[in-house]
Amino acid sequence: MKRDIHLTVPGDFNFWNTVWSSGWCGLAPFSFDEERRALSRVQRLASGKIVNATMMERRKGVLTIRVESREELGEADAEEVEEVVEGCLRLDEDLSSLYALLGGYPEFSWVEETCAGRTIRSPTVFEDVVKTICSTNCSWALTKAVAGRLCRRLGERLSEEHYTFPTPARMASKTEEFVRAGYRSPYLIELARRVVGGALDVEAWRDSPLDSAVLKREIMGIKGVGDYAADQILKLLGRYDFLALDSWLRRRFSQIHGEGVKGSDGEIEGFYAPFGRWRGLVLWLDMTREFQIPKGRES
DNA sequence: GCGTCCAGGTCTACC
DNA sequence: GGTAGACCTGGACGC
Repeated sequence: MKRDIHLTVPGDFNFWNTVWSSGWCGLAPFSFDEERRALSRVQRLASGKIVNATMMERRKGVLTIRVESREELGEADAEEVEEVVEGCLRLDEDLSSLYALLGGYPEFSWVEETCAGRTIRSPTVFEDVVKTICSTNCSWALTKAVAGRLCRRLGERLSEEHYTFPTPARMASKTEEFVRAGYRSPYLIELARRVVGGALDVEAWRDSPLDSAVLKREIMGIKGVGDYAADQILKLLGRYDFLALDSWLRRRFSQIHGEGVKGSDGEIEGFYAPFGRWRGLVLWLDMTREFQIPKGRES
């Protein structure tokens, strides 16, 4: 069964920039088609139906979501797909104060011109935390492999190629050998069991009233989440107070601003300090600038 | 084909 | 509080 949903998007939303702005688009159950400029995601709906939603911007301002399922989709299913897409693409995120701040920096004028700044996230904080843990101390290729394996082994099947992301309950019920995420396996299972048991409510973090530094300490209470991973999770929650410096960003910063000479974390912190609560996002935009799509090239 | 290194870090024991 | 060493995995690289 196929159904097309048409979703109106904000004027400052650049679909492919958002998809392409980080590696999250390549972690299962997300997948992308660069040639068609399409982003897909396999998702289990509240009704129990499993769908594959493929997003494309065929005309400016309107996102077409092609939803495929083995079953007939009702209005409630369609509305849920819309909500999932809006959440993943952060359509409700207000970047006006970032654009206003960067107005004082000509070298960043391209950010507003290209409607950059949004990055993909998962429908649940649980999924984002699991993927962040899987991204530590390994190559990106391995992160993709582990995410794909988690879906195939623990997720629900739509087709041979399409599986959902595992629920906390599914992950909590498995052994370390089954999860197969290396030394991270016990961390993932412990996280899932705490979530299932109600000891940890990671979904509440998106609306947490806590100060970012306080929330960061709470996030670091998860085993396998250290300084870098906590910063990265905060970014996925829409908080950019911290830089989430990893080896790739440090190397990249030295190439762009240090003429290849490695700078200290303190120097990098100082460089982006003027951008206040947006500094983590400004760092990311600065380091990924060449990957951003110039306005006018979007389809 | 095999061994080694290392990659988008974190934990723990020890000082 | 600071630091060294161990840790899964798999691709890249040298031999």
